[in-house]
Amino acid sequence: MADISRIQEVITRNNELFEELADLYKIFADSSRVKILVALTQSEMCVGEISEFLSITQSAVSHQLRILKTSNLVKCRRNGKTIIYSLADEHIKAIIDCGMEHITE
Amino acid sequence: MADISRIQEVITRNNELFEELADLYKIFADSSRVKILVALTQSEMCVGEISEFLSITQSAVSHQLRILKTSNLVKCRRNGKTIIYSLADEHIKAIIDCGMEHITE
DNA sequence: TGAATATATGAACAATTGCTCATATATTGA
DNA sequence: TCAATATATGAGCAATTGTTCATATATTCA
Repeated sequence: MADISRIQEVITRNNELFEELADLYKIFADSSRVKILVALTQSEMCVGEISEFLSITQSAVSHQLRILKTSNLVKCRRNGKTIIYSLADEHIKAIIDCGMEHITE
Repeated sequence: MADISRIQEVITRNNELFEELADLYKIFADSSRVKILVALTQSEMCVGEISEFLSITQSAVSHQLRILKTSNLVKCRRNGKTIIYSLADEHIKAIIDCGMEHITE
């Protein structure tokens, strides 16, 4: 039997950390964003290319990319008229793989 | 330069898998549920104990536990008047650790 | 059996969210 | 400079969600 009140205290003390953790998962909690992130694990892509394989408008993709950029999951660079998006760091693939492992167990 | 259209095809073909993946993350995308899951990585607990350290009612905890149970993330057993919840499998801790690593990088 | 305790459930509501539509901004090339 | 192309942004809306309140169900013990 573990010391429940000690566990409760740890959770309470690190409250903000878990809020932040939930916020991170919130970003992965939408299938459009997941598909964008999965695609970007394979290659960088411009908005139009992403728009193509998701059945949503260019505007919707832009909105989602903004969310991903604001939370530092993707970065982008301009190349002429197009803007090319790529993953911001390596953790993202790890998080996806981790969830995938649970699904396909 | 990677073959974008091949990537797009893979995403489209496995569409349902990514919907399922997003649904998994949806469960982690709420701070109450995250705190419950984190607490349960340390020890099994009854509803009242969980209610104690989250600043939400017993009813809200029950509702969240039902979501966690329906998605097979927790299991429970009755012990007299109380019902004791625990994690359903080991993947859950892995998923939390994975997200945590990103936060605390 | 009936009161007390623990948990679950349903309705209702406010808040959040992801999309579309219309439009703005930025870049290129004629 | 102006049309064409690519992307971003803001308003508005329907759908989803997490909570509370009231109440139902289940178990124990006197």
